[in-house]
Amino acid sequence: MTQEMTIGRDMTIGQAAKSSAVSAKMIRHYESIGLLPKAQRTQSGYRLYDETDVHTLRFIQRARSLGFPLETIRTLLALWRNRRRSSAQVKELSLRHVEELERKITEMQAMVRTLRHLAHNCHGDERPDCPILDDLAG
Amino acid sequence: MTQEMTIGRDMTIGQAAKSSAVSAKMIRHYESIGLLPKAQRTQSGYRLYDETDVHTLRFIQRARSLGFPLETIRTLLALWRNRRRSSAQVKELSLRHVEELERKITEMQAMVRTLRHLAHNCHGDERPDCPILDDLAG
DNA sequence: TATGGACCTTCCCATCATGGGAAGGTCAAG
DNA sequence: CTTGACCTTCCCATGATGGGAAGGTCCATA
Repeated sequence: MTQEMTIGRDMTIGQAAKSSAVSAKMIRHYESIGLLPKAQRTQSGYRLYDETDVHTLRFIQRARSLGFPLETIRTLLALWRNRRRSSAQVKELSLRHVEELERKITEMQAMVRTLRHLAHNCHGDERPDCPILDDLAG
Repeated sequence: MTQEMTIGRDMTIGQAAKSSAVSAKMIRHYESIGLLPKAQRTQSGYRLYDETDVHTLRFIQRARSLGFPLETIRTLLALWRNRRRSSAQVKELSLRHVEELERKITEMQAMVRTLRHLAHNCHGDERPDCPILDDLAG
């Protein structure tokens, strides 16, 4: 590559993707929705990333792995960068997310309970009689 | 058998929606993807539904409320209509769905555990120090 | 120096289930 | 005949992600 691309720790999107465990596709997407600042470009148009960018990408990756939606991550990133943030705000966001997760968990557990119960009463043989279908049919 | 069984009380899509708890929008969608047969039409083009259609809609609604994806519901409907089905097939589908639900539940529970732990160690006051952000930042 | 392959670019489309809304037609009651 | 509630089709949006096409760039090697 040209010199400008080997100066310092700049790397291409593919290298940033490997370093952050965020796909190149997603990195471009995050930039397009303003979650990431617009990347530097080489003269030929290739995006360039430095260690700071990769740090941000890892932050996003970790937040995603905890289930935070991108809009919440946008706020978390702003708080992260804001030295005058209050930890109360971060905690508040996190606990609201936990509540949402628990709501979904409870919902799915109810489904599992019902289905396990129905399946338990289903012979599961070659005959057509089936309490599961009976339930669905009302 | 009798004519009376096929000359039922036809209703418009709005009435079928109310009777089945499936929105008119979704009824049209289900028809468009072939989950429902094409509805009868009045001369002016209005869709018409009878009790059999509503029964099918309620089946779909109930299956959705148990989290089954539409493609699985397509299969469930075929089994429901097939008098020579084996209950084993229905049970199999159901238990595979249960496994998928439990996989997601487990995943979300891990998120909750991590987040609760981090939040527990976060003061949640006006100061900026925050273990949650520290974790996200790696 | 030419070529090939690995990388990059943008753009469009698909997923999954659902809803919003526009533009326009139909129907029944007043 | 008007009005309002209902219906039609069509397009777009959600949220996070991926696939893939068409075409440009970079660099090592023959």
